[in-house]
Amino acid sequence: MNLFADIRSTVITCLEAMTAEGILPEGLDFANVAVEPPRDASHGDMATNAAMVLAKPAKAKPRDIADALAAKLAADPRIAGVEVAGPGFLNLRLNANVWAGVVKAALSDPAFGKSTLGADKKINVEYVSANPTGPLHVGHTRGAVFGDALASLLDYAGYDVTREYYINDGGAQVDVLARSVYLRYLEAHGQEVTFEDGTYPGEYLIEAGEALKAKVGDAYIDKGEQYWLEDVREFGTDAMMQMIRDDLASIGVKMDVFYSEKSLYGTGRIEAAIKDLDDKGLIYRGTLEPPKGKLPEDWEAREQTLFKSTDFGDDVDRPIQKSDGAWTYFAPDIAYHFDKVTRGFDELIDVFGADHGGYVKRMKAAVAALSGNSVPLDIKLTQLVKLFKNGEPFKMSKRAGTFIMLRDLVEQVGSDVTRFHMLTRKNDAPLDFDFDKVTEQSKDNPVFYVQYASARVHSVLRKAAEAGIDTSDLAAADMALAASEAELTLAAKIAEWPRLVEIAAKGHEPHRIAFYLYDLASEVHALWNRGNDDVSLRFLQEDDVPASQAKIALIRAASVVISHGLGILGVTPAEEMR
RNA sequence: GGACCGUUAGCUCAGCUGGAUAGAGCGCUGCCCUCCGAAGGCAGAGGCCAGAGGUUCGAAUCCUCUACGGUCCGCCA
Repeated sequence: MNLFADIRSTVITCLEAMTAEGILPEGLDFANVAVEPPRDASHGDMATNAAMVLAKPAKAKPRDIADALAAKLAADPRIAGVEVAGPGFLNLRLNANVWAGVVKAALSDPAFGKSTLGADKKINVEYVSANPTGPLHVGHTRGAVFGDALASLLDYAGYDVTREYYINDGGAQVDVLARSVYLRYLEAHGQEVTFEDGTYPGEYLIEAGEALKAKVGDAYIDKGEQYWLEDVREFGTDAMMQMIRDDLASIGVKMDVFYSEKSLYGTGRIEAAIKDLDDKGLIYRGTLEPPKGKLPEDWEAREQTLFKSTDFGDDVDRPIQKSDGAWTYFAPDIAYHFDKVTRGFDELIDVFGADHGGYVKRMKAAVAALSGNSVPLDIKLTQLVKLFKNGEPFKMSKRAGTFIMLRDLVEQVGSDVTRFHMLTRKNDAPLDFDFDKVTEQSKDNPVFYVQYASARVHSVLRKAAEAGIDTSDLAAADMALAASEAELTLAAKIAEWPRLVEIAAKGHEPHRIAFYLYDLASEVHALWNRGNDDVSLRFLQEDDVPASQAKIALIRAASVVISHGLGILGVTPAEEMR
């Protein structure tokens, strides 16, 4: 149940009646009529802009429409009062029993907050997609957490979600990986090796080298690349992907599909995708203009095969074949997205690091061309994570061995803290991550603050049990016994949850969930604190079981919503603090 | 030279896609906490929403230009 949507449809019904009565002209568009929580509590529980939006097309004064609409709305049993305010806003006050209904719904309806917005549409969320050449580091972590929370959010909002990882196992970097594994293999056989430029010196390959030795013995020693490269490439890629899967699992990310770039080669899939574009007249041979400004030193004009991405908003056409006829990386990317389209997804989302910002336009152009503009592609960029220790910037250096890996984060601060904190910022804003502050148990730490609210509610439930108060059917409580202004404020915040889910899902912005949870937790704490001064606001009322049950029902509803929200973020709700 | 992202309180950031007097935390100032729910609570000060134009009943939000910061810029993956 979405209270705001319910009231909005009531407003629309009233407007339609006004049209029928001739108060409003025929054919008005009500799409922009909104029912929202007011910014200022003194403006009541909800506000609608209907009169102002419609004044111009209806050629009427906002006040006149507002007065007529107010009279109709006042007849609704849920609405306790209607006022015309400001330039023509209608402020609505709701009956207390409406809030009681919200609390009961949150307690008894497991789908409270879930939405049908997605209408079961198939949506593909591609994220992480790190090269299979090593373990995941901090930068990947943000993309992993963001993409995963976004996928969960869309699932909650009624989409049929597929979580997908694209394995870049088709390019030169996996050859580099193979040679590096080979060196570790020689090392495992007791040879002295040196890691020159163009190889990966990371120690994480030692294990792979030993595993290779265990598998093939000395078969590859003193042999040329042609004997072992292909096999070691596959062996190394598999080992790295296993490592990456373990990393992802440690932070609660589980993909539905791992899609191999290599599987596109030699199978005609790239050719098929390019042919689709060619059939649409979007492929041609040509020469690109040199880039403006600083000219690369070895620049020279060359004819190559180009995709006419400028037809779809890109700045220049993009090469899909090198001058020697080999595919550029862009060609398999096109084929991969073509495959997503042909698999029947209604919408696509790619989550990239900010350094890939330059590829957004060409990918969108490709998907628009391949799908005939029928499949929207949204690309979300995650900005850098700036690490701190004790407030001091922490510089990462591969050479000094201070490069922070995902597993370091999980070991030091845990999955829950990492995930929540990474979602306390918009994806396109840089994020500060302080190892010490994120684990601090204080009000200043949003992770702790939200968890503490959840724990407090469970603490009350435990105390209620000790006092012999039955809390097995809180939805049946008489909510009139928890209807003070302070208590209704919390109920109103709970009522915003379903609406917030839809806003966050529409915008592909999971951080809104984290901010909402903070606000909701804040209301829980505020109510708790008021119990210090005002005994009537305490959750456990001595010798008054029905009142206790009503008050517990209220905060229990809040904790249920916190659980739902944390679930979307992939964070385990706390039942007690330690 | 160009593209993309950003610019909101001293600091770190929200701002529900165009609504009412722009919010939160930290920091700051003041008050409260011997006990029954203080790993604190309440209140206050603090803003030309980077700047300038434009769109309209109405702009932090949309458009144009400018300034500053970040990312990126022919076959690299």
